[in-house]
Amino acid sequence: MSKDDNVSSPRLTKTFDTSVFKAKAKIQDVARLAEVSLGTVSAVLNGKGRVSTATRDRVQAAIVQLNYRPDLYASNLARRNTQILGVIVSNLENPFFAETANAVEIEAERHGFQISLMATNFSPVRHRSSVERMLGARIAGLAVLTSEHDEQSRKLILASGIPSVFLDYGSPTESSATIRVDSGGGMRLAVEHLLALGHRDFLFVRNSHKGAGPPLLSHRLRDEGFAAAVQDCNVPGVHAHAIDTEGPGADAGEKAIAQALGSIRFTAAVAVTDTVAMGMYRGLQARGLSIPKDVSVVGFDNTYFCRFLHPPLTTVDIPRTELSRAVLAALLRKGESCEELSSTLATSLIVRQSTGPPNRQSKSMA
Amino acid sequence: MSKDDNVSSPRLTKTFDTSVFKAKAKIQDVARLAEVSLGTVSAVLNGKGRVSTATRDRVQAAIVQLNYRPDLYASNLARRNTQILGVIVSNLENPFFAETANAVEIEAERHGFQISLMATNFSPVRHRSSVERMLGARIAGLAVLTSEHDEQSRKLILASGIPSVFLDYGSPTESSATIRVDSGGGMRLAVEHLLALGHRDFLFVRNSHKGAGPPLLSHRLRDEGFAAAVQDCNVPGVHAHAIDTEGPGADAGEKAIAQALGSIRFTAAVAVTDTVAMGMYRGLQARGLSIPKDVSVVGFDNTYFCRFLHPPLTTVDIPRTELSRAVLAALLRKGESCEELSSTLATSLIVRQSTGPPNRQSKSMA
DNA sequence: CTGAAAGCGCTTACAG
DNA sequence: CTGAAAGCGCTTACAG
Repeated sequence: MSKDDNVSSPRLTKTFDTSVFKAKAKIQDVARLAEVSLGTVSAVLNGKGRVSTATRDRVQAAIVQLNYRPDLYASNLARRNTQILGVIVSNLENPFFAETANAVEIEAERHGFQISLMATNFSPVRHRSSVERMLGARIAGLAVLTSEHDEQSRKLILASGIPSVFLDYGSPTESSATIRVDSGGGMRLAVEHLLALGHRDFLFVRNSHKGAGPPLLSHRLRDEGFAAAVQDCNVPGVHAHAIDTEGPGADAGEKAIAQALGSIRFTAAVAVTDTVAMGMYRGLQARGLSIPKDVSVVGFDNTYFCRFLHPPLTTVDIPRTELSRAVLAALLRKGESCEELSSTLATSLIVRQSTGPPNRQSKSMA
Repeated sequence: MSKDDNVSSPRLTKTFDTSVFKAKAKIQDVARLAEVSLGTVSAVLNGKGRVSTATRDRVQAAIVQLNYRPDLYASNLARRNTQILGVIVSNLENPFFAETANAVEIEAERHGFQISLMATNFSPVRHRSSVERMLGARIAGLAVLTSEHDEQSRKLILASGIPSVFLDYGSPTESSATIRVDSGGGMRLAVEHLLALGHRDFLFVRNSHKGAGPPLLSHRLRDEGFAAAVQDCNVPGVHAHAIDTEGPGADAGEKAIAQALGSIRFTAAVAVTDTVAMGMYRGLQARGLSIPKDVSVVGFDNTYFCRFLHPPLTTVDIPRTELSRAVLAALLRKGESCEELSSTLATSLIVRQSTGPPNRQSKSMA
């Protein structure tokens, strides 16, 4: 490069005024300004190869001066891979998913990965298109942390061969791990807690989403867990009813109570999620019933708002941190097999003030 | 193309078994299988140009057979633009942001755009890096719908020249619009409602996030709106105190009540957000105080859970649908100037059961 | 430690 | 209506 080159071109001179300079600087511009080759700029950008300190400084100065930012599409195309992990959840408005997505993002950041987040809103169509978009985006790994699942989508993911992890769905394959939550165990703890308090008449409330296809997998697991716990308890005189209502969680919970009161005999109500439980609170309290005096209520998920309900909600906790760690481990996969990376997370019962001994005179009794 | 070409190569034959075929099909493969050129495949992919029905069908069949999905990075690089809108919010765990992001996504989908969503968690550092990532991703437009703001980041966005929209921050420029929410008006409605009920002693509760830098802009607007409403009301004997606590909304609200009770005289409490109000519920109810008998409570945002609290929360509504429409209009910008695309959204008061006449004997009075 | 060249998988004029 | 060619902005061997 001749010495004449350090006379800046008119174009480069303009870059000092970023408010006027619109055209994005590219790696060429940086190389020219720093008087090095493309490869060298790329090396300092990616921290690879040996570059002398002096050169590095010059390049960095040029980057700052030009306000240069590598083009995501060009670099990912050239690199043939990304540092992006895909995360698909059902519904960001549900605190459980928001909290989980957040935990995964923080965990991913620790490993130098970014997150691309999509929500299906429980729609099978959006579930499918989310998967397709993720696959087209050449993500480094994909976590499907949804309540609903789709065998077709799973096939696409497995066929792509990228590392993937499913929540409560499928079995480990060569490229895919499955993290399970011990919903059954959690339900068992809830039922045992209520039995110990003296309850014998149970209501289980589950909700479904319109247009969401088959019942949500996570809900089915909880449903079955509840039924099994009641069945196995070996306590005489136990009765349980299940009710299924449609709509967003809280609305469904309220509706379920309206339906159940007067027709079903219960002193304890178990909800499939905290949000459903919140709606049940409303249904009960709007009718002058007291929790836990008239009805004990148990939720599921231990979302942040449980502590702030009145009374604070007894619920089953899903360990967020362990979950996000397990997801990252499965996606980043350092040597272990998917078999080894699959696991079942233990749940625990958080007892707060929404559960207490039954009141046989309760107005809730049919 | 010679007729011999319809003898599939061994590679193409394997593609029938997607569970074994790992290498991603590329546009070349589709062209070869359909016996057309690259350009033709691209044309049917993007719905551009005229392609005969027969050819189109052949191409489509090949796409299905090969399970072909265009590479996002290659196509965006070649296209020189994306169909992706960036959305930055503060915190997905806050229902207001989750609901807003959702509304924007649905609106964007209607216009054929996808959303890339990032959360700052109120951290100035993450705010900045989110902006940089978005800019590197060549998004078609950027919506900054955060509570916190950063002048440096705004400069970067303006310098990039991409269409952008800010919530409650800055003034319209050539490339950037500003959507405002009439927080002051909402606060005025809340105060007038409480005054009409007979309240004279007010508490205002605001929260801040640790490590979040300066007070959140939206909170300041609400704060000032409250102060102005009280100041301007022309009712004698009105007193108002403001309290600022740190932490996530609900925790902060609970803490604020603990601090205020016994030291501040109030019969009505106004929260900067619904989440803070939820914490105040807990603070009051845990101490045996009744809402609204002892204290009336008003929230802000009208998030979905307000209806399910006990009692249902009176709150200020921010029109989500109008907000998401305004955001999309500003980003997609069909001819209008940013000046025209900037607006102030009216708020309204949703009166529920958390507000009522004051009780002069209340235990909440210091 | 540095530079020139090939290639990532598409899209888009352009010429037919 | 279709094909061949250039180019998007990077990264990565490769040769020096």
